Amino acid sequence: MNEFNEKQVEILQAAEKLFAEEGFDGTSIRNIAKEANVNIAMISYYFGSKEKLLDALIFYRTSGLRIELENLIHEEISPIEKIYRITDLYISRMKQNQCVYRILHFELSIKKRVLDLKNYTQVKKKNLAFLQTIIRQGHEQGIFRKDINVPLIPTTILGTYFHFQMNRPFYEELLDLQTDEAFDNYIKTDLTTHIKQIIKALLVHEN
Amino acid sequence: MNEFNEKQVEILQAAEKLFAEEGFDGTSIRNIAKEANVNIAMISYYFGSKEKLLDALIFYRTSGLRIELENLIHEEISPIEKIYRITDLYISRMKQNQCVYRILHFELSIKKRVLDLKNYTQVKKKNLAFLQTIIRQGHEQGIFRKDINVPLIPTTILGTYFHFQMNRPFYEELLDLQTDEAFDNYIKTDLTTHIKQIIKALLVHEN
DNA sequence: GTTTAATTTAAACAATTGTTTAAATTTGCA
DNA sequence: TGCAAATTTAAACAATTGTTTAAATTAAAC
Repeated sequence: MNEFNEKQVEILQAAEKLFAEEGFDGTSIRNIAKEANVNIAMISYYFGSKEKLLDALIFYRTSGLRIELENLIHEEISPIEKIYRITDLYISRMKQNQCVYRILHFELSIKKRVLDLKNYTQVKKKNLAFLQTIIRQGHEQGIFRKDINVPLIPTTILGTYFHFQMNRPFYEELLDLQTDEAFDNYIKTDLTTHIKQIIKALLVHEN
Repeated sequence: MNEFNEKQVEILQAAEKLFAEEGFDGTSIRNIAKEANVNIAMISYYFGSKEKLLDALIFYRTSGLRIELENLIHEEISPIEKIYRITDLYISRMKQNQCVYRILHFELSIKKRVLDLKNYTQVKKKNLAFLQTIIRQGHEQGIFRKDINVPLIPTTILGTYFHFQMNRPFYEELLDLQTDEAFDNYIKTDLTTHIKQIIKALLVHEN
């Protein structure tokens, strides 16, 4: 269940686009088939059902993050630099895969949907363990605070980023970010600075 | 279009529950009618359509926040205390109306839905202006930093809170918060502390 | 008590939903 | 080339969707 052929990938990409734009329930398999230029029956043929297509999509898009994290572990930079790198990694990945994360964000909170999230949950847990390791390094070097609530750090990073993306129309008007370029640039500069400032304040001693 | 009669309120409450649980597209008007113990035709009769029912629900639930904010303006407490009070106000209101905010959060980001959000947007803008006033007070008293990105402060407060709520199943397991009571208590204590710590760090001088 | 308006009902509407079927076509392999 | 497997197709399936209709019931006004 690892690799997908060309046709399957086309279907996955079409589904990703439409699920993100219209929601899972708001998207029909006829729309997906049209977008991917395949017959409706191909979706059942390759994925079994619409729900299993969603599971496959989540697997397809969230499997990559783990590898990027592994690479970061072995780099020889200071703990605070590593944290900053994780922040950048988070933000760039969320941006790159914003469709599937938007879908995840919503479908996770829907009671009636039972998603296959083993992979996604595992990535999140590995990431927390990784964070814990870095923070311990910071403790040993005496530069990090002792009273750090580790699980809430990704909560704030992702939450701030998501909330900004989710309320895009509001911030577009408020901050005069009408073009895609201006909006993305604000994320890369102001929003990223804001988040890093928070992370530093939560981790490092005040004086 | 201000007041709703008993039957209308029953329909709104049923819709709120189901929209939050199953999503807007995942909920049928037959389910809403069943939940509210009314005939299906009553929804069109009172609200015109399913979409207009959603508009009415958002209006019904978001109109109250403005008044609570007005009250806070005239209290005689320090700027940082006011900010803390706003944080508490945000969190308690999000908790109290978590259904409609969950709906909003999702429907806002759906392209095909065109919601009537004038009221909601106005509340958010008033709130930002209010925040700006308080921060100016803090500047005059010399206790606040000069380089504060005001619009991103509510982003972080709401984003952190939302992300925690949205990923409830994950945090339930991770932090051993299986009961409603334990989960709510964690929000009231640890999560609120976490957010206030962030806000303080963003506003107040480091030394 | 009669009449008018507001509410509530069951039934029907056409359109769309996800999935399956069985036949047609293409592909890969001997 | 011939055969078997994989792919693709159009058609049909029953179920559900949001909305409307026109009749029935209730409430209010005179």
